[in-house]
Amino acid sequence: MFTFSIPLAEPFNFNDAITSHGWWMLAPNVWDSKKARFYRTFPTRNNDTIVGCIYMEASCLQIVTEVELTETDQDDILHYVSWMFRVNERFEPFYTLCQTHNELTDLPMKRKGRLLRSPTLFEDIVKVLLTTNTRWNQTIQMAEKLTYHLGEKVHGFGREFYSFPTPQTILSAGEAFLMEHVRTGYRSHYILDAAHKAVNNPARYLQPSALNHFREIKGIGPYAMNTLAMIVGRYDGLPVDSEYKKHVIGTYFNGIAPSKSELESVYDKWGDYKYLAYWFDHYK
DNA sequence: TTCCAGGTCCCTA
DNA sequence: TAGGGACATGGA
Repeated sequence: MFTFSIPLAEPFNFNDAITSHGWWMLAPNVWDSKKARFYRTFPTRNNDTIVGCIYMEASCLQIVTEVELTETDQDDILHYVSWMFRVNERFEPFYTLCQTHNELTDLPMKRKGRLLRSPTLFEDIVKVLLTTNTRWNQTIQMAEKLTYHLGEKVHGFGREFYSFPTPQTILSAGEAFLMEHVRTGYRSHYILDAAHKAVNNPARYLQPSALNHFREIKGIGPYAMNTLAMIVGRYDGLPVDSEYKKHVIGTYFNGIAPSKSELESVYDKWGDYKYLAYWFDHYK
């Protein structure tokens, strides 16, 4: 076993950082809640796949692998894990707003607010596409099939894992394969468009700073766009979907549908943190 | 069977 | 610019 760690300037609750968002349920993520261990695969630069086990100890994120890593691969995994857990993100401004409004005050108290993300933006773009116009259980199934059929199988920590497929692999598989085996339906075309853009212009589509270009990917509409904005740490937009509407109409409008602008202005007072306010208002 | 889900695209008028 | 049908899939 090989262990390395990430010191945390701002400690947080590990369990909450994983489970505040449903991403932990999507392959290749594996969460052992009893042991408080998070497992998943990471790509290496020579196209290998590494299984990492992550847990928190002594104000550090600890990362364990069963194989020895090159310094470069270790640096890459440190970078991936820091990104996934938003280690360098500061939540103080949001916490201050919670105190000012005297709402969601358990968030600053428990150091909550982190929403888990994937090691790569490509994985998150695909996963957001998998959440559109379907039920959550089906999203889970599609992610499972995507990694099973197109990921690389690797053994670690007493079980089998699959990597999240690269854009190249998805492109090679093609639309018919996605339809038949991954059961992504009409989304297959969108996933391929994302893969195509990732391969041909990574600088334009795979950087957090490229947020404005995500909308050019087929299948990324307003809901998906604001979800991806959340992924890169911008919380000023809302993921207005059936779930949002159900929550807001039920909670703030006595079950009677208001106008579109009323529906979308419920969280205005949260300014740059509307997404987090909605999210934790809904899933508290 | 029919409906619809943590939507988006695209064609009309 | 807004409205509405089509789209793959699978569970209720």
